[in-house]
Parts: sequence; structure tokens; C-alpha cells
Amino acid sequence: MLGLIERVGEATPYELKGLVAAGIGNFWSLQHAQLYTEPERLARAGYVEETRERGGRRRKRYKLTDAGREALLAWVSEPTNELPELRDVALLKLFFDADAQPLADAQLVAHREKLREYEQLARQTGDDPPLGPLTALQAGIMHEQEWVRYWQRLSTA
Amino acid sequence: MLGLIERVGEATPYELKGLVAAGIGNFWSLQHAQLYTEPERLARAGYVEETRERGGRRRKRYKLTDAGREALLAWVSEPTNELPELRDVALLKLFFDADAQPLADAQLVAHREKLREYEQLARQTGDDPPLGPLTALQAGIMHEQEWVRYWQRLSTA
DNA sequence: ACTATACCATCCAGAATAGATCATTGTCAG
DNA sequence: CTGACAATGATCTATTCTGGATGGTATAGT
Repeated sequence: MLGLIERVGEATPYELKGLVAAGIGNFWSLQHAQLYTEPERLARAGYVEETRERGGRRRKRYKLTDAGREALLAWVSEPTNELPELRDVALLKLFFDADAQPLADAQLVAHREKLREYEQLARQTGDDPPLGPLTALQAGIMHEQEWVRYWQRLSTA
Repeated sequence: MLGLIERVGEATPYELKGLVAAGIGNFWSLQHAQLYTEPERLARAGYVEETRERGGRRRKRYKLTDAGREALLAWVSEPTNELPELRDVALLKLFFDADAQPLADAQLVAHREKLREYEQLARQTGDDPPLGPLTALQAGIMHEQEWVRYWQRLSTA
């Protein structure tokens, strides 16, 4: 959250939703409701400042406080040896002896589409490179390629 | 849960814990407390039968009912186009412009170890092949290799 | 008999989840 | 201009999950 808000300077939960969908959501899944509750918590903790728009919907806009910026920086610059957590229903079914053929076919479709989406994204930002997001995206691409290969092998086997 | 219980015929939550750690936990993360609450739910729903050991600890043992076996079969044989969900703190930090070098080093250590663990596992079951688990394991291996390559590139760049 | 240690189970407060629902704004046909 | 319908945007609820603490029970060695 802090990172996202910092990127755009200031944001409403709804705007955050767009940002999440546009990138980060791919390797950190979260729930839209969280975009409303989490900033509240952060505000209480003093990491963000909440202001309400005056007109119409009176939406809440959040921006970082100094404490927030500091906490973000501290978090980012602390390396982690934590491994990724995965939740893959398809693999689970495979583990329990699902018929590989139809499963692989379904997964192929889904993963190929995801891959296209990533490549699309990569092309869009292609020349103007915000390094972090781009590097993360590359990880996504490589792994989707891997998945495609994997399920392909199972499909034709 | 149903799948695990079926594999071993009958199990206590604690035994399930071992099974989860030994494989499935790698692509379906869950909490040990769930191993106690979930079977209760399943029992209420009629998918498993609960019996208590008579001596000592009077542990609960669960085994599938016919309904449970049926539900499991139905679930397994239904292909899914659901994509895996990922939660990768390291990638998140990278996205937010973490210094790649130390992050990559930390991740390399962790992923290399995971890879070794997988390969170890693969060697153990090497000749007696329970197909499902083995295939799933292979996915794990390929992806860990991919991660190692990925972070390696970032580390030496 | 004693105590250290593994084994096993449960509990708790807070947070996340899925999805429904509610409210406001925009838009377009008539 | 007006109502209807879609798109936006926000909130609520019940249930489940999470992480960790805690608390029992068995076992083996001294």
C-alpha cells in the first residue's frame, strides 16, 4: 500500500485498485475490500494522511506521511529470504491423480492468455523503463512461459 | 484434505501435518490449525467419519465416507482454468525499486536450498512413481530452477 | 522418581476472504 | 429534460484464516 501510494503521490482506494490490477496484483494477490480497510489502519498508525474530497462522493484520498515514507524505505531496503507462496489448484488436482489431458488443456488456455497480457504490458512500457516494475514483470513472463511449456508437455504426452 | 486422507486411508490431524509438509504444502500453503478445524467441518458435512482412539491421547482419526470419496472424485475430475496465486515478498520489494544485489543474493540462497530439497525428494521416490505427486514435484523443480536463474541474473548484473 | 524433550491439540485476537449490497455519477434514448 | 440503465465507487457481513501462544501428554534417559 505504502509503495503504491508513494508511486502516484496520492490516491483513493479505487485508484489503488487500478494500480494493483495493472501490475502488483500478479505477484501479490489481494482483495479489493482490503484497499479500503488497510489505508484506514495505516492512517491510524500514522503512516498515511487521510483527506476527504469536498464535492460529490467525498472520497478519501491518502498520501504518505514522513513516517510512512520512512517505513516504506525501511521495508524496501531490507532484503528477504522468504520464499514465494503458491496456491495452484491445478497442481493440486494433478497431485491427486487428475486426468492430465483435460486439465493441461484448460491450464494452457489460461496461461497462454496471461502470458500474452504480460507481453502486452512489457511492450507498452517498453522504452520508458521504470526499472522495478519492469524487472518484476520479466519474472512473470518467464514463469508463464515455464507454465506453458509444462502444461504443453502434459497435454501432448 | 479429502485427497490426503484418501491417500493414507485414515489419519489424525497430526499425521496430515506431516503429509502436507512432505509435498502438498509447496503449492498449497496452509496453516497447521486448519488441519484440526477443517476435518471437523468435513465431518459435520458428512464427508469424513471421525473416530477417537481409545487409549492415551484419544486422538481423532478421520477416514473418508462414501460421500467424501465421491466429492473428492468429482473435484479431481473437474478441470480448472484457475490460475495460480502467487505471493512473493521479494518480487514486491523489487517492484518498489529495492536494491537488486542484496535481495537477489538472499533469494538465491533460499531458492537454491528449496531446489535441493525438491531434487532430494525426487531422488527418493525416483523408481517407485506415484504419478501425480511426481508430476507436481517436477513443476516445482522447474520453477525453482527458473527462480535461481532469475535471481542469479539480477545478482551478477 | 525427575526432568527434558518431543509430540499433539486447542485457543485467541485480529485480519483476510468472497461476495452481496448500497450509493453516487454518467449517459443516452425518447 | 427525464427517466432508465450502466458504470463507478464504497461499505458490510459471515465465515474462515493467520500467526502465534499456550497447554496438555507421552517417552526416554538419568
